[in-house]
Amino acid sequence: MTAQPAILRLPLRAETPSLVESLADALLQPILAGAWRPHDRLPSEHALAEQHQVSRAVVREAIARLKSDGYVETRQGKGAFVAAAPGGNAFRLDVDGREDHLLELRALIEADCAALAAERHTEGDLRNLRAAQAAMRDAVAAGGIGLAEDIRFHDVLAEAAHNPALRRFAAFIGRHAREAMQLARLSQLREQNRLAEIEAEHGAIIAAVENRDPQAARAALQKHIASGLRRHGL
Amino acid sequence: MTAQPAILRLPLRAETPSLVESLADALLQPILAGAWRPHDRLPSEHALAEQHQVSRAVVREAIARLKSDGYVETRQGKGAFVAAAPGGNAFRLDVDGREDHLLELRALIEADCAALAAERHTEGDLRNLRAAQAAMRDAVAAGGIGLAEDIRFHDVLAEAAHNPALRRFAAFIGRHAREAMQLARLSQLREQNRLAEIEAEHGAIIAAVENRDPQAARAALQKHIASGLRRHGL
DNA sequence: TCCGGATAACTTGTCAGGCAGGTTACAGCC
DNA sequence: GGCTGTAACCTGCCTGACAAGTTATCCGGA
Repeated sequence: MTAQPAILRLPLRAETPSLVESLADALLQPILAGAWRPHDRLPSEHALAEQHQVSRAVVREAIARLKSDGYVETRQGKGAFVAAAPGGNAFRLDVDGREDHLLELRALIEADCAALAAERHTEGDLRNLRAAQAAMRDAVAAGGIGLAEDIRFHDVLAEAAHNPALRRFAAFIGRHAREAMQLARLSQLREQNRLAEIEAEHGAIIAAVENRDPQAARAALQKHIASGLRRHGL
Repeated sequence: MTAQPAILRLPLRAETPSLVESLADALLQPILAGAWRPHDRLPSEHALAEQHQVSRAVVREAIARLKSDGYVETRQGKGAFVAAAPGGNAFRLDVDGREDHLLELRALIEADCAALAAERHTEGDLRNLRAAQAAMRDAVAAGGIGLAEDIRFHDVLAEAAHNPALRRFAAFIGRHAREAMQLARLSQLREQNRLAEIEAEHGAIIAAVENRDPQAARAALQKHIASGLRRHGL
C-alpha cells in the first residue's frame, strides 16, 4: 500500500467515506445550493442525529468540520447557523471541477509571481533561482526526473515576488495542479527527452526576471506552463 | 450585538475559544513549525486527552478539524499521522499577516480576471457589467454607498473571465480584502464624494474589456484597486 | 389588564465509559 | 527458524449524562 512514493497516491481516497464525511457533505449541500441561507438555523444536533441515524458525536464532528471551514457558526444554547458568508474561512478547489480551469489559474498566479519577481528580485533571489536550476540539472544528470527540484524552482520564483500570501497560494495551487496533471506520467518525460526543454524554459524565466522585464517574465511563464500541458498531453 | 450589519463584525471572534479550538491550534503548531514532520505519528487520542486534560471527544473533534484541512490523516487501528503535504486541502489566509500582501494579491487576481474578461467576454457579460454599474449608480443616487453593488460588479467581471476556479478565488480574496480594508470607514466615502471616482474607474474597466485589450484591462483594474487603497487611507 | 420574575424546555459544550473493527507485536508452538 | 494465535494497542462509533446558555411560558402581584 505504501510502496508507492507519497506524491503518487492522489485519488485513492475512495476508501469508503466515514459517517462523519458523509454527513458533512450532506449538510454542506443545502448550504451550497442555497436551500439553507445565511443566518438560517440548522436542525439541532439531536434532530440531525435522528434524521441521519447516527450518534450525536458524529453530528458534532461533522458540524465542527463545517465550522472550521466557515460554513456554519454555533452559539451555545441557541443553535447552529449558516454563516453570514459561507465558506469564507478557507478556499478549496473543486475536485470534480474541470482540470483546465485549475491549470489556467495556476498559470495566471505563477505569471503574476514572475512579473513581480522581475520587478522586485534581489541578488540573493537571482542566486537562488540559478541554484535551483542547477540542482534540477544535476538531478536530471543523475538519472532522476527532478520533480522536487522543479517544485523548488517554482517556489523560489514565488519567493522572489516578495509577497508571502502570493507565495503560499502559488504553492497551494501548484500542488493541486501537479496532481491534476497526473504525475504518474512523469516517467514519459525522460523517454521523450523533454527535460532539456524544461530547463530551457526555466532559463528564459530567469533571464526575463534578471532583466527586470515583468511582461517578458509573465509571457515566459505562461509559455512554460503551456508547454508543460502539451508535454503531458493535455 | 446583532445591531451591526453582518459585514462589519470582523474580528470580534475573541469570545473565548472553545476547548476544541484551543486544542486544534495546539496540535497545529508543531506541524506548522516542522517539529512534527510528514508521516510522523501523532500521540494517540487517549494520550492527547490525558496530556491536555480534556475528554476524548474533544480530541476527536480537534483532529477531525485538522483532517478536513489536510494536516493529518488517520487510519483505523494504526493511528493519526501528519499528512504528506500538510494543509493541502484548503487555503487559508493568515489573519495576523500584513494586510498589504493580501490587498496586493487581490489586485493581481482581479487584474487577471480583467485581462481574461477582455479576451473572452460575451455580449451577455458586457450587458451584465453595464447593468452592475447602473445598479451601483442607482444605489448611490438613492443615498446608499453601493457596497453590495460594488461586490456584484467585481463578481460579474470575474464571471466574464469564464474560469469558475478563478472566479471563486476572486470572491474569496475579495471578501477578505474588504474586511482588511475596514469597511467601517466606508461612510467616509460618501462625505468625501468619491463614489463618482469609483464609478469612473469601473467605467474604464468596462471600456478596456469591451475593446478586448487585456493589458489595458489589467492596468485599469490595478489603478482601481490602488485608488481604493488611497481612498481608505492605506 | 399589565408587568415581572421564576421556571421549564430547549440548545450546544463537555465528559465518561463502552463496544466494534483494524493493526501490531510477541509469546509459544511446530 | 518459521508460523500462528492472542493480547494489547489504535481509531470509529455509540450511549447516556451533566453543565451552561437561551428562550418561551406561566403565574402571581400590582
